[in-house]
Amino acid sequence: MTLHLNTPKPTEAELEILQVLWQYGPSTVRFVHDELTKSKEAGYTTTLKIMQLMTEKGMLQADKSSRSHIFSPVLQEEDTQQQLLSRFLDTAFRGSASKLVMQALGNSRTSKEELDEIRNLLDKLEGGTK
Amino acid sequence: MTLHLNTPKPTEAELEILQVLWQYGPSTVRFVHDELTKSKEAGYTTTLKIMQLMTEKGMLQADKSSRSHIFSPVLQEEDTQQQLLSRFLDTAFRGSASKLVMQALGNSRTSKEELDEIRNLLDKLEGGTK
DNA sequence: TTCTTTTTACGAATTTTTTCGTACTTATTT
DNA sequence: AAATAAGTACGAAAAAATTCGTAAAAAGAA
Repeated sequence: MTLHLNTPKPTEAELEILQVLWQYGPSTVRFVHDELTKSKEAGYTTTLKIMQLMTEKGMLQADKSSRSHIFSPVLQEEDTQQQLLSRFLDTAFRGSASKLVMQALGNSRTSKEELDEIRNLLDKLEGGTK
Repeated sequence: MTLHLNTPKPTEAELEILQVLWQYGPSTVRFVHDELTKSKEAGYTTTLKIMQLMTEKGMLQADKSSRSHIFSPVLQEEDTQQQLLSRFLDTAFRGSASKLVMQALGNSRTSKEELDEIRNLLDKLEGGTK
């Protein structure tokens, strides 16, 4: 059972930061910033500021024991993805999960292994008609 | 083949309006606004303004021949969804379509018919290994 | 120690998105 | 026709999100 008191609505910039943290684990501003600037321009203090705001909002947790603070996400990637997905499903696909799935599969080259994994899930879902 | 000169990045508010237009077809501001206010507060001129801005941006087309202008989306729902989806896939699921699909299916009750439809698509995808 | 680099703190400017008041125009009702 | 209602145009305020300059503190190098 997960807590739901606050609906975490990370902004675009916040999400980019979360991605780095989820992918590489707890990191300093420096590390996150260097990752981000591999794909886009950004000032160091901009990244810093956003991460500080995220901490205020409770999205990140900061370990300030050493000089370079180390930030980690408070929520797991999957939890946040679930939130985002459910919102996205409503706003972009008017709630139709199957439409979303069809489009996602149709327009992205997914490996045979992944397709099989999905097929397994389908089996499980249809099996337990509940 | 679709045009890609402009990446249409509808905002939250714009998307809500597009949803109404896609669902009900070309409509007046009044109609759209009444639809929107079924689920949330909003001033009439707010809706009007946003639809006018959308028209300026080229997202909507306005038929001004009668007094109450009639607005229609320039892009089809599917095209915009594709855009949004591909962006969402990257920012929220770091590009992993299968993860997104699994989460979408796992957490939304999808009907047997829809699941079968998806299964068909899987067959087609794995069939033509291309 | 002194100089340089790295980092956080703070505040403000900028940009983007959303909201809405007011004036004007056109239609409808009385 | 006069009054009322329903619509658009316009401009600006408010809110949200992003960016960044500058100062101060801490660490490291010379």
